[in-house]
Amino acid sequence: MTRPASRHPTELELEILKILWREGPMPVRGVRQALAPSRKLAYTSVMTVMGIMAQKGYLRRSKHGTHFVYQPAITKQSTVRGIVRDVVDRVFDGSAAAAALHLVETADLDERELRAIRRILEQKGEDKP
Amino acid sequence: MTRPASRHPTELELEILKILWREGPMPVRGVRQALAPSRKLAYTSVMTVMGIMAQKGYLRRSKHGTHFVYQPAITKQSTVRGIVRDVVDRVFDGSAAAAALHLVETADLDERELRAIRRILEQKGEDKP
DNA sequence: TCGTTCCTACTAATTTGTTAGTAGGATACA
DNA sequence: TGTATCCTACTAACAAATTAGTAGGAACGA
Repeated sequence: MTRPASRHPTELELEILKILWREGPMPVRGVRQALAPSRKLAYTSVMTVMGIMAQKGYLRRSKHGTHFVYQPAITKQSTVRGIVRDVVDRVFDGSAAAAALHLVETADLDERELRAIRRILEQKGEDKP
Repeated sequence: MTRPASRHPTELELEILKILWREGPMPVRGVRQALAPSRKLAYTSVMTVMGIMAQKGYLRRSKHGTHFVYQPAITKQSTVRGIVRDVVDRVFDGSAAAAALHLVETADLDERELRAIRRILEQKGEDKP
């Protein structure tokens, strides 16, 4: 009857997760600083969001002296996979092939990138002859 | 200071757009029927959403006798491109190549799909030797 | 013509997501 | 020891998103 919670981290939540994946466990202050170049938020705003993320199970936190240190409770791999699968389902009716095609057709890829993708395709082809 | 509107059609809005892209202009009743197998909504709920979509510029509507007929005002191409670009930016830091790699690595593609992607890659390679 | 049906417009309830303020405890330094 | 600083917890505000109800008009059939 009402609005369901997002199945994946929201935009700001993903920003915060990326910071913690990249730079390791950190207190709110550190996350706020890392966020600052692209997004100037009040300290309490960042704290609120990170508190919600801990509730949702995205983060774990432990007391260090006077303040909390936060760390990711979910992996980058599983998170990215979840988000991508969701888009593939919603936009490409579940066809990962259609999504991949769209990307290589639309994107402006250079030679090095094209080779990397071909290499993976070869491996995939060998897996199941 | 507050939550900004989504830059792309929301989940339900995308469902509705996909129906109209696939089946052509339609009144609310038709959209509701097409939606029904996966999502049972009150007539007024569908109407509310489609009214909002018209306000947002996603749909156009014209009076046919007593009721309105709705049609997409944005193309499938541009919509899909926008959604995909957004995910590529947010999740893969703007690298379409990383996104494509992720897809072919993660997805379970069959021989036919692999060939289709290789073919596109060949064409891409030829474009810029 | 009168009731039933169907459609629209308007209103509303409720949760999520985003941003921030206030109160109060702990800490550190002069 | 007192005062300024820093951190947390709690509260709040508000738009967006989702779902639906009510009122009222048009139309159609008996």
